[in-house]
Amino acid sequence: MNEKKYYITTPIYYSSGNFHLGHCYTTVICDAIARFKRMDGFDVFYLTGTDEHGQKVQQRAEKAGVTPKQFVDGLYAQIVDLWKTLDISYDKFIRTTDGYHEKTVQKIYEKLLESGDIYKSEYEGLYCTPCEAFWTESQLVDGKCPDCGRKVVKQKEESYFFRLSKYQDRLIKFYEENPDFISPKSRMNEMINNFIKPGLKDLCISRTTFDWGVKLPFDPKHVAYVWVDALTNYVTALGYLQPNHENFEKYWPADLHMVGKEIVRFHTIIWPALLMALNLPLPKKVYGHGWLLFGDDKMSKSKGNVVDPFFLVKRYGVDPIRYFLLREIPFGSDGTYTNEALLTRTNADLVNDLGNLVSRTTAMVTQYFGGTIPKPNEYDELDKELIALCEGALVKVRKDMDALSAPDALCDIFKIVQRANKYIDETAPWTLNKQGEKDRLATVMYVLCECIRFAATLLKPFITKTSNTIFEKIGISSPDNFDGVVKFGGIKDGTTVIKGENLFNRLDVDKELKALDEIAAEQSENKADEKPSDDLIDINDFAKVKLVTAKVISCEKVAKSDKLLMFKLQVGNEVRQVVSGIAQHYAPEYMIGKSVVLVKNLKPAKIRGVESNGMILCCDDDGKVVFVTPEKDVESGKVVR
RNA sequence: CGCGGGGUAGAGCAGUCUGGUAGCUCAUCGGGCUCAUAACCCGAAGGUCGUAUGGUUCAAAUCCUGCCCCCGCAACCA
Repeated sequence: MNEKKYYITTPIYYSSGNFHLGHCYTTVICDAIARFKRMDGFDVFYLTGTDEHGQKVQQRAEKAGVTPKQFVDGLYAQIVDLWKTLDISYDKFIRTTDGYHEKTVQKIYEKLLESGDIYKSEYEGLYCTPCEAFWTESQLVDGKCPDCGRKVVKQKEESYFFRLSKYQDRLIKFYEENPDFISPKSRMNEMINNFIKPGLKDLCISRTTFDWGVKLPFDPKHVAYVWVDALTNYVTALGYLQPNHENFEKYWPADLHMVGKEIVRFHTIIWPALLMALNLPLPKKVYGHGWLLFGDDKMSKSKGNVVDPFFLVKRYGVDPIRYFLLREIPFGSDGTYTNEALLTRTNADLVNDLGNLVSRTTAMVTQYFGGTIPKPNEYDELDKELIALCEGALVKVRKDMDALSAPDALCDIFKIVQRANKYIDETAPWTLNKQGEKDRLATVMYVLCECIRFAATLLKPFITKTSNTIFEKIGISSPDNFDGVVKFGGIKDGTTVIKGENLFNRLDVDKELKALDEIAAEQSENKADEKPSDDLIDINDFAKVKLVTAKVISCEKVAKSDKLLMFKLQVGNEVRQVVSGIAQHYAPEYMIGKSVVLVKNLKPAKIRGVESNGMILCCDDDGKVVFVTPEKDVESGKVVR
């Protein structure tokens, strides 16, 4: 076993929509870890990819009028471009539609069938025929299909099952023996209490309701369950069960599966059980990181509140974005993206501290020594303090990175930068220059350049481009390992610095925020323009809109909003919360008890943080808003058409 | 009582395991300096640590108890 190998994976991202900053977060963290490990002497294999099968992909493709393959090809091109933009240094990109992966998944199914871990049975569930989908009891809305509102029927379907229950005890034992397997620790309790304790049920691992997937070799009506297809990517990418399996021998088991907290379950229960069934060693760690929140909402594809990473990189550069993602989100828990946080973080750390340190140092070396880094003389106590800080940094940063905490690592590296800025004030080189103390001045300049070299070396895994630029400025080649940051004094005197342009340009926060708001407003306007015109529609189009009567149970103003009212509506035997922008036209008290007409199947939306499930019909009479009500009293929940 | 996370200065967070003068970053205010990108360095103001003026203790952000609020998960949905 090579102790110095490191196999790290991101989740494979589901190709059903655009990629957003949340994907970037996971991938950038893994990239920083991978780059750090490489520089720290490990033989690293960094895997990422896309999950391209499944019903949703098939549906999206249909909607877009292309084949599923064409659809995922388009997204693949996008994501590869995104990773290039973000300087992601993956060693391999796997697509679940890659031929070798599909073939291997089939082999895995055969193997599991042979070993008796798969059996054929019947899946019984609540089925909505028009939607061709199974639902669980808890997913039903009002006892009916959450998608179309129609009745569901109990239906049996022939399916293949994986004997997950068989591995329950072995899983518990494994967790006990490997307490760090699930990280952070809190997630371990969650898994045990929620899933293991109540007892594991066998897992249905085939589908017949769609066909965009890997066909089971022994029963081609069935396609592989997406999670079996997806999870196995971590071994198929290395060549498992394939002629060329060198990488598998070398890198498996994985050292780290980095995943979002929502899929910890799949990686800590199903995946280990599958590996046990295949007689393979288990990964060393699954880390469930927090989410990047946008305002108050999870940044997800389905909610549409996506910040476009391409746009941000184009406007601000890669490294501010990478730095923000790595620095701002606290270790293991959720963090929030706001434009303001990005801008102030960039200004405070990159522009003011790092950029300015490099700028003032190179300027002084240029001014006082004609651009040539001088030879240092004797170090005094102050110098020794900085030297100790620099020489101790790698150990600290390594510890931070072993704990997978990029924010702590960056914080520790920036201590050098901050201390160096202070050192300039303490030594006042301009005074030394005036007083002609060239010897002392030379030492100060040399110490500063060394501090910059240490910081830039340690920063390389995190903000590679900037690090390289700094090395150009101080006239030495960019290192690809940490050998040079063990001992102070690595720069040869006589090296030539280049002042050049600033590393980062100062951002005018107020101006930028305003600009970003304007851009966001423009985009939503463009979307609004796409809404249907007054063209004629047929009866089927109209039937898509489910209108029902509803009675107002309660109504109150939404906090911090002039226009919004929050309603609780009785709709048949269901209560709905709806937000409506009519506060300037109706008092909340007036609305209580009124009958209204509700668009029942409107997608839920969060307005000012309050969830709204539907829309109350109103007339717009030249700016005067009047709600629509039945002419006679009608019970709530009745269809309007 | 389903499970888990959280509620600490204007904002974002640390401190809670192992009680002992409440800390960091940003923003605000005052000062210093001029090498540098209105930056950098020093200092100040600002918190009854969700709540019960609850319990234990010489001492509670920290331990115990009740309550309130926010967020996530709840199995075939990635």
